[in-house]
Amino acid sequence: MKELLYLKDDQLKDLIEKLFVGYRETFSDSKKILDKYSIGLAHQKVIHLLSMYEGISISKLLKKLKVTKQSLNRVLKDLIKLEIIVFKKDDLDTRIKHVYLNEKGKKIFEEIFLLQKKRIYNALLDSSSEEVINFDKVLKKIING
Amino acid sequence: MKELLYLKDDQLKDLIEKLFVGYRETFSDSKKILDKYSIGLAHQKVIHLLSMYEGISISKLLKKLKVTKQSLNRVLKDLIKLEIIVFKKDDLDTRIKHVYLNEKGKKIFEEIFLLQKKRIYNALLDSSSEEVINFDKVLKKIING
DNA sequence: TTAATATGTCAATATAACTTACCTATTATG
DNA sequence: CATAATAGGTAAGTTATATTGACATATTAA
Repeated sequence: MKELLYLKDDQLKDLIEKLFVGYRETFSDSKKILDKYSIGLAHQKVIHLLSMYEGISISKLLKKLKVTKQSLNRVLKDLIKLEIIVFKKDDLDTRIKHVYLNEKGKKIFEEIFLLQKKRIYNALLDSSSEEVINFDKVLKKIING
Repeated sequence: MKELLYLKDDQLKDLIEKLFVGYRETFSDSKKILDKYSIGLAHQKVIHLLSMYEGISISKLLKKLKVTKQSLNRVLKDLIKLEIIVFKKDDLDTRIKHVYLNEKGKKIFEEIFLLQKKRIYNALLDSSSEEVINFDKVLKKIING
């Protein structure tokens, strides 16, 4: 945008609203499945991260989620009750706990993800690869800003 | 993306995580100002919409926020106590209430927005106008999907 | 030996939302 | 005109998610 003299507030406001709506819709499409297993948005996010980062440690989960460990622990306890996660101590540093989805957990994730990804999938399918690359680029810049 | 054979789940997962992080960071940058006025994220969202859609009706606010009116009313009552919003009945249909930020409200919004927009502003400034246009395009498709 | 790290837990509180139910005005429609 | 639909409000209770602060244990690093 260097070639533009200035960015108008209206455009920024509009993008901020869209970021909110895009997030909200993307994370509500799978609500029916979450209800089926009596879990919520917080659980969905943890399951999502566990599927992306298999064996992630508790502290790394906390950093990604930006919540307190008390908050994360509530969610993890629910997932243990649901019998969908397992822990494994680190071989070298036994303080560290690695968290994994077990087979049941992976199946539940797929159920959730099947609904959740549709929205993104269709949007990308309807876009050129350049548009997708640029979308990703700008989103990255927003995150790292 | 029609030219690609398929979209990989890993890419979709990554985008979903980024959408979450982008939203969260964008709506947490202004936390200090919100604390100053003892309000929260819900209030910020309402103030944001009021600044975008001056005189928006209650029902349209509800549709944009996708919350119940009980939930919205709690927020509006806080904003009334803060003395930053005013209502005006519709001239033709007096059932309809239009909501506005008053001068104090507009100033508080600007305080919030000044912090909040930095992240987006810098990201866009660091991007080409084409990248920005494509970002907006794909985000729109995600929303309307 | 001591400090730092990784994790867990108790208790209390806050925020934002929900459900269910019922209410008043006002406007639209048969 | 009678009735239905719409716009908005409210009360009570509940749930989901998160917080703060304090404290505890085990392990590793300095």
